[in-house]
Amino acid sequence: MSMYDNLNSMQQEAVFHTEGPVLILAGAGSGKTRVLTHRASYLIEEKGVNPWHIMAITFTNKAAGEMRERIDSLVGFGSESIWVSTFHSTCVRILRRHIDRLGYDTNFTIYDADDQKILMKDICKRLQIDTKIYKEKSFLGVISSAKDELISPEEFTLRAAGDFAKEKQAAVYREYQAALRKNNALDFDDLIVKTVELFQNDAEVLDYYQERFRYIMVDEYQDTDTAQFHLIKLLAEKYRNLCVVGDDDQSIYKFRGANIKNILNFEEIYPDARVIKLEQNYRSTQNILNAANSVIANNVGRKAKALWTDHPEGEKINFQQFETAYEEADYIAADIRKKVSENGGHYGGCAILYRTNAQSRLFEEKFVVSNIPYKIVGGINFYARKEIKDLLAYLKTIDNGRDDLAVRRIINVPKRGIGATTLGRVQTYAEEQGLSFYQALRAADEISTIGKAGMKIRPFVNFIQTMRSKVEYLGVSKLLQEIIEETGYVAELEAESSDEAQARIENIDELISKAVAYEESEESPTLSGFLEMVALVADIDNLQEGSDYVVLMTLHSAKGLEFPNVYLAGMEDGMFPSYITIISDDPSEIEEERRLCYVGITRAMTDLTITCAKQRMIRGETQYNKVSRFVKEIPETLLGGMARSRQKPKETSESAGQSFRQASSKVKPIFSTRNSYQSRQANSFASSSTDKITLEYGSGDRVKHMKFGEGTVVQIVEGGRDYEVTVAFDRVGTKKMFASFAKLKKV
DNA sequence: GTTAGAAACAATCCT
DNA sequence: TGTTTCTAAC
Repeated sequence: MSMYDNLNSMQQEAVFHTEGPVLILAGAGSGKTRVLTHRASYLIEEKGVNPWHIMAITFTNKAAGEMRERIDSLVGFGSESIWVSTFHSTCVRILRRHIDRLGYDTNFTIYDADDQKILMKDICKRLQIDTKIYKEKSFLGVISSAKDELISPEEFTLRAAGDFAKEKQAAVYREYQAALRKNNALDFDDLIVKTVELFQNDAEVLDYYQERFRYIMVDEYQDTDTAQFHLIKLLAEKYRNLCVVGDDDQSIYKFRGANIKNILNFEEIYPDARVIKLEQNYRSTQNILNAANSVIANNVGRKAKALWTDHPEGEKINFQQFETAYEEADYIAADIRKKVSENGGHYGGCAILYRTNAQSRLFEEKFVVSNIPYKIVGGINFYARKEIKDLLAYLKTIDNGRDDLAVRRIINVPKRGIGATTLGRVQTYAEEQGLSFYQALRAADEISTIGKAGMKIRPFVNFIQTMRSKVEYLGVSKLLQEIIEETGYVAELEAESSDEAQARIENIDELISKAVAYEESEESPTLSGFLEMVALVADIDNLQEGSDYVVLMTLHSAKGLEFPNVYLAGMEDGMFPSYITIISDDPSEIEEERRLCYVGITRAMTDLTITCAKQRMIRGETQYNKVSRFVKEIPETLLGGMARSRQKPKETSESAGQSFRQASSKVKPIFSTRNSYQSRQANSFASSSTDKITLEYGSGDRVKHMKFGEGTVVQIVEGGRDYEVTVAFDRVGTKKMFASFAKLKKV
């Protein structure tokens, strides 16, 4: 019996049809990852294809990681040569090798949304645009959409002729792109755009990759935008062995440029395409699937599909309406508690899904006081926190001196007494001389206008230069630690001794850990490599399967995941579908929301609870909302719990109140629940915040460190729930470090 | 040049 | 409500 016997006939067809274009329409829970991984295996084992010629492309690192793991376990030999990665890391990898052909340096930096905004602000100032009337964000939005559509600044300018507002946007776009180039930086969209540009302009490079990727598989194809479509099209042009997998009913990324036509018109672009439908769902109960089907049936213009399952009917969908959003959170917390203790379930099987990130706050507060372990996905990215960005800016400056943004960010952090006036003068000088900002700083002595401020600049420049010379032999994590030492960044925070500062310090420790982990995981770690990884991770990538905590995230983040027990919270008209789509006169916007609802329902395997509140606070104002129209699209026969909803809230908020008293008398959460600086990963377990680490060593003891070797403990200082340990190492001198991170062993 | 406190303002969703 | 920008005082 072969491994392919476990697949159903449609899945088998998808696996065995290896040559030419293939479109796999894979309904929710129909086992598409299984198909893709088996297909890779089949190509290698049965068709004798060299794994080197196979590429699988996804949207998130998490999906790529999972696929890699599953392929590895299926394929006996050579699976590591298969190129499995995301669109963005694929492009970065290609650009790091060849972008010099487009006039960029191969050590370009990648700008995140924050960086883009700062840059745009600067440009608006330069072009004397009143940002009260034209917002930076709207320019960035326009530019991003243009890039998604592969519209260059030049073409945008041509198209804008005669339209005052568009001409202004065109000017901004041109200026923005020029600034990026000057800084040797690419924004997120550029990663795709520049790769396409490279392929279009350089036949040699294109041919190399076409030869390499003879078999291409694309996951979540309904999410591709026009630029990504062209990227794939170019790559697949020579061998035409392109297999795309997607589900038009799960297309939920129009706002970031996803073009649903890519999947709907696949057969027109590839007339010889084989179309295969996967319609058997292996995930959900009959009731859940019926609910999902009846909701999505209200959309027009879908590809015909009939999702079915041979699973039993299962429980009814539990629907509850509450007076307030607080009661909603109370109920869900109590219900999770009940399910976990009664049914022997575990927290890890529960997920709360909502439309907007802001909704996580109430649940977070509730879970902290109730001692329910949880993890929030999304919101502010770890790498977007101020303290992390500051330190990364140091690394970027050391790595790429042409990144003006990074230099300007840290030139006065910590305070060096260099203010706006001086910076303005340096800037002017840089422009006059055609230098980068950093080069101008190096030449500060030559700038007549800045006078004695040059004295303040020189130490900074010296510091960066010294660090540059040390990059090679220090490595990323030690470089980072030396920056922290030399600049006194952490020391300054320690002096502040507030909860917020403490949380920032913990984040910095986390960053060091990530640097160490990077160095350990990579064969030849480099500073650029680390910065690249950092730029491309999404919050969802850190979600570990099998962990025992409740997961909270937006419906968008939940795509591709499944949970036994799902709560869809805030199902109110105005929240979901969102206010903006309700007032929009484009009916397709509601359809996209409906698809999002479909995605949400189909995440559930056995238990689905839908909740809403009659009133909730939004930005300080109380809003009154009706039950979501999507709930009304579910046949009443599938719903349970509604009749009880009038008494139930009181009852549950009381029982939840009990657990609150219990918890609060015993445990005092270390973080203020309002503290947005907290590292969510670190403190997810409310209970763990009480565990103070115990040290097996004391002052004077001999200890051993993973990297630094042996040494003697000089001093131990208590700080929060951690200890700061000073150790005199035999080889590398005296170092200060946190006990929880350093993992010192007594010898 | 730096800081804190007041005022203004905002509208999803994300790699 | 939470965050960013402006203003005034040190």
